[in-house]
Amino acid sequence: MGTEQHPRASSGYWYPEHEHPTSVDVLNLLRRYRAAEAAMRARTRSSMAMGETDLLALRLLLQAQRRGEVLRQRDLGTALGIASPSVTALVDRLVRSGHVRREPHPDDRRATIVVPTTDTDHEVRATLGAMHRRMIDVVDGLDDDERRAVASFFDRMIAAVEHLDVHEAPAKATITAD
Amino acid sequence: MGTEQHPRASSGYWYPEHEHPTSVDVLNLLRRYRAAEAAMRARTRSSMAMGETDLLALRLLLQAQRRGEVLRQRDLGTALGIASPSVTALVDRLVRSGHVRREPHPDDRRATIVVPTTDTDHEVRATLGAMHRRMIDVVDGLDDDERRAVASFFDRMIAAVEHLDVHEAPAKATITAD
DNA sequence: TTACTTAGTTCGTCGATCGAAATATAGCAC
DNA sequence: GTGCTATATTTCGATCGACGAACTAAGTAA
Repeated sequence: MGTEQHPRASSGYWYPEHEHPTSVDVLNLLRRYRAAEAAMRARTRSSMAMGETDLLALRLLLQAQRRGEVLRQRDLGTALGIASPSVTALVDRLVRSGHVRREPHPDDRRATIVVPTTDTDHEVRATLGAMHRRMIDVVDGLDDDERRAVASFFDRMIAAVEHLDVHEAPAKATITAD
Repeated sequence: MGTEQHPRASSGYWYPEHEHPTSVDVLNLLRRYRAAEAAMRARTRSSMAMGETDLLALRLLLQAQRRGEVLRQRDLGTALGIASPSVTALVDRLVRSGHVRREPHPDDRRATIVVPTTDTDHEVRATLGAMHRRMIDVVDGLDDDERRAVASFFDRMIAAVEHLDVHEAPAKATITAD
């Protein structure tokens, strides 16, 4: 696809004052990315006429299918952080809309597994495929150093957010807490 | 390996196979970051006993306050993408919980502005302050090249996600009652 | 003035979640 | 085997947060 690989691609304003982005620029971009992603999810979910959780569930099911695994309702509930009655209702909705089927678990007769229909796979690919393609293009366009920088950035941001043990560094940083 | 990275790589597994992260590694880290952030928001929201939208509204109000601006209910509704009756209910909840006050708009007597209480500012800082400091430390710890790489990565990812045109109309959840 | 628009509220409803209790199966101890 | 406990799911009843429609009050334009 003709996705531009130039460093200055895309959307918007660069860093007006300086040649390099500042820390604040980076945090703002992170915020903007988060907002863009949330907006995208809102579009998808309204285009597929379903809620956030339903869409998330569908993604989990398709991923599992791709890995040759099956998910029980219980697994869905755990992964999504919702209680089992909510899973029942969730799967009811997805069955009603034709996105999944319920099937008996091969080994455990108490359990039902949830299987996405082939139509679902097509639909999700049609809806998200182009965007995923563009995202992958972006990542593939990074050179080794950039990829390392981005990976390490995320790794440390995850730690910061999860509040695993943190080596306390001098907290100079001005508060831009939003 | 000349690339002993940074003080601590924090959370977890590095790239098992290779010296450098692959594109897939980067996308996985992005996913993990997103999940970590969502989990954090869930913790905050339960620790402050409020829903996602309420928390988002509070953030907007505090940001506006810091910029010396005031928000009308209408502004909140627009920013949050909810209808005006929902804003009324939202502000009702926040007033009841003591997080905001309603005040008459200085110029437009139809409008009410919503002002966060000082306690709210303290509470949010107490809840999120440490985490924000850790995030800022991470960004401040990047050198120029890394910062540039991360910034450009986000800039292009935003473009990839926002990319307005939606080609294939999805098959509109046809009920394939299986 | 009259007519229209905008800000916010009230009301009734809907959809998605929850906890508690019911049902069926699984697995273990004896 | 019989019993006891744990697990997977469902049903029920309640709550919470959003919505549209209809309303009041205030600004705006003819």
